[in-house]
Amino acid sequence: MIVGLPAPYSFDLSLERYRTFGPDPAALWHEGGLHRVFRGVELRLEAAPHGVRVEPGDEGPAADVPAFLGAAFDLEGFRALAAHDSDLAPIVGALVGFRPPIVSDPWEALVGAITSQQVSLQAALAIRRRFVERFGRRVGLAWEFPSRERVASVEPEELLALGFSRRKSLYIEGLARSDLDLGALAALPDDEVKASLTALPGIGEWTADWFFARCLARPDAWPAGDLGLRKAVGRFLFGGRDPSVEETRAAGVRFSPHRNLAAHYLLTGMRVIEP
DNA sequence: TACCAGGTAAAAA
DNA sequence: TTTTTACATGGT
Repeated sequence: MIVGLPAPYSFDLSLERYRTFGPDPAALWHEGGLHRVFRGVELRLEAAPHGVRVEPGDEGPAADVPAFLGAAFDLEGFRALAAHDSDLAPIVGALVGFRPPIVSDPWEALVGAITSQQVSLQAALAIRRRFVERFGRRVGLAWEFPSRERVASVEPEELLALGFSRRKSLYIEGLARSDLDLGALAALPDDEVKASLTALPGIGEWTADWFFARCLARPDAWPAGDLGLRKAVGRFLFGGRDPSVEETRAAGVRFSPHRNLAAHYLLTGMRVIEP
């Protein structure tokens, strides 16, 4: 089956992060397509006219694909805003059809964010690989991300052995064993989501902000504390000088109400656009 | 070798 | 209350 997306749409640009950062067993690039497990079934996504081809196209698992592909984003509205912004316009012009992918599963999104705290993306991915292949389940070429239930029965020492810090091992165990209904967060307003998440050990403002941006696809999320976003804002908006967190926060105001897409375009521009 | 990298919370001041 | 420090790994 084909998942249609509004034009312009670029499959290669949209899923660029899964090629650039090296093999991720839970989102595996293979021979021009992306293999990922949805509801226990491996699907292959590949470019198709006006959208993305999904095989096998059974209705159940494939129903989650539009959300993964960021179908909820108002790309048209963002492009209209960016067209009148001298800093954003060239980035959007270079990334025509980019629509950020979304990790809809809140458990996977939060564990992924904790994994990425403080360390380089390369180091985080290496640890993530070991974690997925240790506690996940192989389905075809790809791996299903380890379930919350499985991880809840793991000892923190087993996570430590995979390369997580002692602290992060406790954070992940705490999250797995907490009684917070992660699936219910999507229906709550921002302040309640943030309060629920930051009440958990190991989830601070940065992690909550990326949860808004990459999991809930909240249109105006803007992780001003993120080092990568700060460097991107430094390059594209501050002429090469890295801004402070507060300067980064202030710089995002003019992109409202599309700050999430602005952040994604800036970050992808850092990787894709030649200096 | 030492230092930095998509932070966080606990200790110290 | 604000500032400093420890943390595990991968790359340079």
